Amino acid sequence: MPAEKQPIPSVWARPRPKREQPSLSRDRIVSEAIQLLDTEGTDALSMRSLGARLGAGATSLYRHVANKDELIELVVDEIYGEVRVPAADPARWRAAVTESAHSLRSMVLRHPWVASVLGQVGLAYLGPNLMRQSERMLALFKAAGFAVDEADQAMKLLIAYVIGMTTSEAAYLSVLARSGQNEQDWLESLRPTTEQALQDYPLLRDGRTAEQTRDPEQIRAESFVYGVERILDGLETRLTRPPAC
Amino acid sequence: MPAEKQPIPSVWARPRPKREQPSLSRDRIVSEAIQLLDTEGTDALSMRSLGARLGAGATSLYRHVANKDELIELVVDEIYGEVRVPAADPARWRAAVTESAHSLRSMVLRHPWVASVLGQVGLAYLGPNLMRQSERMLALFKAAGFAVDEADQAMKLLIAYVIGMTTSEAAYLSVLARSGQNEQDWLESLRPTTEQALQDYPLLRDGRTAEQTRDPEQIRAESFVYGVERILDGLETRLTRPPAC
DNA sequence: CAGAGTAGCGTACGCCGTTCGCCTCATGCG
DNA sequence: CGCATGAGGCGAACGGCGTACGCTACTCTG
Repeated sequence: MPAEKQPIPSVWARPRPKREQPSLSRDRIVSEAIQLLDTEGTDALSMRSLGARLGAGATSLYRHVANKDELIELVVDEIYGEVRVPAADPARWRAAVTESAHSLRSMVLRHPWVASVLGQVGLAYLGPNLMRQSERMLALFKAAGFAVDEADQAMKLLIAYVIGMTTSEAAYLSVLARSGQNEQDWLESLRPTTEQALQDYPLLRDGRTAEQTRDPEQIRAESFVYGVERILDGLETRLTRPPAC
Repeated sequence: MPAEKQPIPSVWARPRPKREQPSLSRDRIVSEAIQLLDTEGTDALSMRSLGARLGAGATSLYRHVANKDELIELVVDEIYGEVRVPAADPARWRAAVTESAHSLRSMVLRHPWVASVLGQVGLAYLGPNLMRQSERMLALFKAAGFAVDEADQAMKLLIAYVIGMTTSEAAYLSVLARSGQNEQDWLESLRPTTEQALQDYPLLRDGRTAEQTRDPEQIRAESFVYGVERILDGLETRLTRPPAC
């Protein structure tokens, strides 16, 4: 609760009810930013609103963070730390990679605003969490039997897929959320538009109508695992056949 | 050349040197926006600057476009039209898919700002170009022998990978471009920072130092095709083995 | 030639990120 | 014990943003 503005109210009343909170710090700023993004979405994150939430002025944040872009970089790296990558184990590398993929996916879906924020900073290239997770994931592929170079390419493949798939999912869910409606109702209300748009594209249309009766979230989850499986299959051929060429 | 502002200069001078350009239109707006983005980057696109380029006021644009988000949707769909997807041909589906993937990649690299803009609109879900290309790509997978549902999943897999990989590439290149330096020099100037960041991560470090002497663009291209190949391999196992399960 | 409709524009509003100079206060040193 | 120092915090202000609104001026219809 920041002091309400009154025109000089009894000047002698102790002028320092500060330190209610542990004051500002980079960590507090970053985690409050994440909470703000989670609850109110991308547009709601402004230096002013964030400052207000912390019981501080907007400009105070600049003592701990160079600018908004840097703040976002920190935020991205922070949530990247939520991903769980299992320890390397040659016997079950497929399971371990699958687990990582799912963990990354649910992280993105937990924080759907990353989709809109990732383009501004790329991945936070040198953030400690990102590096730690990359190292662990690289270890997974090395344990599976890939040489360093190829393990690196395999990891890039997997991450690109998961990020590509889930950010698109997250963007879709963000639009849905902004509509304020149930997914079922929302799709229903768009039905005429989509049907008209689809009418010249029989293949697309068939695909949609086939899906029509099923739970959309389940379809998304299945599509996701389908992709992961195919990638793992594709990688596996490189391990079983001798990796020449 | 919009008329310069002078305080009432001979009011009788013909007050309508308009129509130098074919006036405003949605198409002209969209294509000028793309050109602006290509030459000056994401931040340079404002309704005012775009209007100025078209010899018009900022608010005039709103006669043709509901708001900036809609403009961006149109822009994204427009550049999506640049992608080339070959006609379906069962005999060479791998080649056709590979071609599409490369075409999509070079489109993104030609317009690196899509990375920062995609998060705001998702993919322009119902844009005509996006639908047309999706239909064509779906046909590719159907021709390869996939059922509609699976063809849809296969397409999502490929697109998610290509988009994920190339937008990250594009974001990297944007940062590089903003630095104003040669890639070689830029990396060199960041060397101390990256080396310190990498020191606790031996696997990552080994990967980087191995790459150090090679042309970065070539590495990126190779990583990209590696991923495409693995995805195609993974998909192929579903065609050769009977697609049970 | 009257009327209606539309493209274009100037102004203004509220919000944004960020800079600057000031104030306050805890700290360490003589 | 007293004081200088430096850092954290803040209010005001700047320039720029997207966009709502109401006016003008043109073109086209009947």
